[in-house]
Amino acid sequence: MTSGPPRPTNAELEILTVLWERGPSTVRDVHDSLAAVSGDVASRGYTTVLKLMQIMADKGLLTRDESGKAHVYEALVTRESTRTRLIEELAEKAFGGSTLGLALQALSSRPATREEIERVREMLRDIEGEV
Amino acid sequence: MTSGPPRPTNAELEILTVLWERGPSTVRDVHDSLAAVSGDVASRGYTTVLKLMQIMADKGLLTRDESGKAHVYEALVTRESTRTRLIEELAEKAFGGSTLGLALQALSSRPATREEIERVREMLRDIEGEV
DNA sequence: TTGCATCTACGAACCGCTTCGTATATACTC
DNA sequence: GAGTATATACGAAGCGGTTCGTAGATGCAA
Repeated sequence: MTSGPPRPTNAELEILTVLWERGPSTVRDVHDSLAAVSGDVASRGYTTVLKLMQIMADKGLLTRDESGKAHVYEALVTRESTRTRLIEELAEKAFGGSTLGLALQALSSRPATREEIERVREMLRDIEGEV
Repeated sequence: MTSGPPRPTNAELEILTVLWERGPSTVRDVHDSLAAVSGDVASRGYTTVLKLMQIMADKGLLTRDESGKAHVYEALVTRESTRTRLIEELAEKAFGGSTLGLALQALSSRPATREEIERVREMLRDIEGEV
């Protein structure tokens, strides 16, 4: 019955991305980072970010250190596990559960450079070693 | 500014999947297919499916033939284009826009068989020919 | 024609996600 | 202490997606 941490929503994913890159941060830090990256246009209000992060803490996506005046939040889920989760979800919804099918489509649906193709080959060799 | 057809929501994607597999269908057909696949548990009501398909027609995801009593709906978007669109959206949200990164993660986040790996290699050769 | 089955149409409610206004606490400075 | 800046907390509203109740149209059979 291992339900695990809930799947992050879009806004939550943006916040997680900031925390993954910055490490433990205050709401102010996250808010400013989001505003910077979106070029100030359509950026969220401070209390919006605060509320989202509080909800995320309730959900188990973040922890927070309340020792200082400004609470410091940290991601409880890793980037890898979240990416895997999202991929599996999309595979389930649109590829009949096949992550391989998803990977093939992702590879074929875009122009690729020789260098990128070589990277995929390397990855295949790594995977092959584990089979 | 090519906005194209809107991204399908979850419920819409389920309906599209039925239409992709069955071809042009009535609301009754789609509803029954959905009920069958979900084993009757948690299946949608008839009017719910109807409303969804009406909305989808308004959005440009479906067309409908109103000549008979029961309207016949058909998907206006292809499975391929929809899959590509969803992949690009996920890549944008969670992989910094890199569909290659998404593909690599999809490949590495699951056990793969030698046969599957070989399929990916073939795909890479095809892609390489186009570069 | 009457009654029944099946269809479309429409509006409202609900729910989760998101946003914001506002109240309140706390620290710092003059 | 008064004033200012910045923090958390909370409630409510907005919105899109989804669901359903119900009304009204249409076809068919007795």
